[in-house]
Amino acid sequence: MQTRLVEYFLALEREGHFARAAAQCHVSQPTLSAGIATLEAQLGKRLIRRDRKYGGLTPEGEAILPWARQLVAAAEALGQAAETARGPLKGELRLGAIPAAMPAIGCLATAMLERYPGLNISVRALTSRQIERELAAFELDAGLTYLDFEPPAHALSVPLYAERAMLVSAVGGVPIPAVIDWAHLADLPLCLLHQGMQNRRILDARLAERGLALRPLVTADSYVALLGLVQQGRLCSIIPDSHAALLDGLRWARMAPLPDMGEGSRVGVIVSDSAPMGPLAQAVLAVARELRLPPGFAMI
Amino acid sequence: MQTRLVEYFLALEREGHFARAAAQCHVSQPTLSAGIATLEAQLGKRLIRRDRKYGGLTPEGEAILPWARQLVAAAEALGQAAETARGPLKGELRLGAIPAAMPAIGCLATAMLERYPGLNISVRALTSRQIERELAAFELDAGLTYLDFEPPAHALSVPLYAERAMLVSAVGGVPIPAVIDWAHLADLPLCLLHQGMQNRRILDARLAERGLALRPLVTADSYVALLGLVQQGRLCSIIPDSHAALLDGLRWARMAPLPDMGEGSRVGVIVSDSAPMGPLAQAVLAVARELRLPPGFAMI
DNA sequence: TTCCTTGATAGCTCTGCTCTATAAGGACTA
DNA sequence: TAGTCCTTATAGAGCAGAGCTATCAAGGAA
Repeated sequence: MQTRLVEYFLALEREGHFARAAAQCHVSQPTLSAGIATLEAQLGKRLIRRDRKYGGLTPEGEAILPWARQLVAAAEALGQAAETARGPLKGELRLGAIPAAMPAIGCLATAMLERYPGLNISVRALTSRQIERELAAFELDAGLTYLDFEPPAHALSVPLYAERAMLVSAVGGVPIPAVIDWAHLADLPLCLLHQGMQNRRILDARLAERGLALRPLVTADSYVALLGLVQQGRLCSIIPDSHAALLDGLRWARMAPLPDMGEGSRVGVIVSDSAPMGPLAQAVLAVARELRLPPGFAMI
Repeated sequence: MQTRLVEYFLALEREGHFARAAAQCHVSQPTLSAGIATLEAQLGKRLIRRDRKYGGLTPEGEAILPWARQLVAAAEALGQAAETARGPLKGELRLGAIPAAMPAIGCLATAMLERYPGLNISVRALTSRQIERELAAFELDAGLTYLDFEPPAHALSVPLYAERAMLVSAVGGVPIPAVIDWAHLADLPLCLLHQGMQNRRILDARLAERGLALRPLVTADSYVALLGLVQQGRLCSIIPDSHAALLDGLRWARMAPLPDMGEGSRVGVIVSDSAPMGPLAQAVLAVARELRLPPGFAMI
């Protein structure tokens, strides 16, 4: 069994296209074609449906997919483990983070770089579900996400901070009451994340517990968009305090913490719990455990 | 990365001898030597200490060992998954069982054979620790062991039956009291398993809770040896009721159940919990869940 | 029809895994 | 000390197969 051929298979599954998959593997298209054919011959089953065009995986292809991923991940980890048995960590660390946790990724990545100078880090913004899926598919080494809402299975975690929601408005714009009451929120002209997004779902769930529902005038898919809206002065918004920390000292913005919403917004690092743990995952967990976040992040 | 080379490495680690490892891999000794050299070159590290003789693994070799095992296991599972995506399960199912559970292995193996006629089954008697270790090293597909005493981590289990201890004696030999009291046991001329063996440890622990200690006249390492001793008439012994069921109808033996020792002697099937689960492990769990043991095994 | 996209095929090169045969370093024995 | 055995490394030949470029075949779109 050649790991290379399995990589071809995985690339083809990702790309759904022979030529593009070949490019991703840095080989020619005929080489990838032949590789897939060889793999199919070795396993004695057709893995890819195709007649003039890529047509998805066969049931057999679907069946071996998780094992193919594990095989390639193990091969990569084997190389990592050999390289780093002694001496510094090297290679690429693939991090995924939910948008709400993006401000904290800076601390984590910086700490990793400081501790392991040989490292390259790649950060991607993902939904919590994507993080879970890619961790399981070994396409991510660690994730930064909520630990308590829909927590992923088969994962080890280290909590980093507790997120609190902040009400933010523009100076001279929508006035923010001195003491914010839950009932107040429904009356404010709000812009929020789209309903499908996890941060919004959490906020809605919290309010639903109190029999309230928000009806934002505008919804968007990023905090930057929300801040842009707030800056105009007609709307206010609710954003995580981690983002608020980024805006510290901003002239045009005013913000105030929402009343405590109780437990359950812990944000932390998670890695896949598949035994044995790779050196990268171990390193991330170790660094996360010692990480001291700057003021602005509520400690746990 | 060639799976073959990693298999050479694992074989060498098992055998501690180049020529024997080569034989186990069905290749010549120089081939295995060259294979190890190639692997070391590819990883850029020396994996095996050697100067004229095999001298164990280097730290780097130790570091990659778990990943090497995972790699080979994934490769094998990939083949399995492809072969059995549809159609019957094939190949070798490697089962391990503690001696006390050996009588039940017959039911499990038979049920597996009935359900999956293409299967070959290999059964080995192991200690509970060996089962745990070999499951983690992917050298065993499933184990039959105690679920409650020192339960292995990273394992999924299906309970099969609850074990009870039986006092056994020869007809005309040591008389067995009609009602067995705990205190009686210490006075009987007993032969038992060695102190290190898990079944014995459990029995001792149970008695220690009641402030009692057994002082057997003879200790042995197998139930067959114990039965041979009991048959002579001078001694009696304590064996699991699962073994007693095997002796059902035996002319020379008499047996009586010990007073209930409470919970905690559940015996069941365990498989490694590493995601994703192999088709063999899935099949064993499924069969174990539906398995109906014959009378003589206490249901749970 | 003609063109374009997409995957398969042909023919070649070249790496590298495999074998047999043999060398070389230690350990043990006479 | 010389001989013998055991163990691993080396050398050279053979061959499988993974890679490339160039080209073909089958659909779909203009």
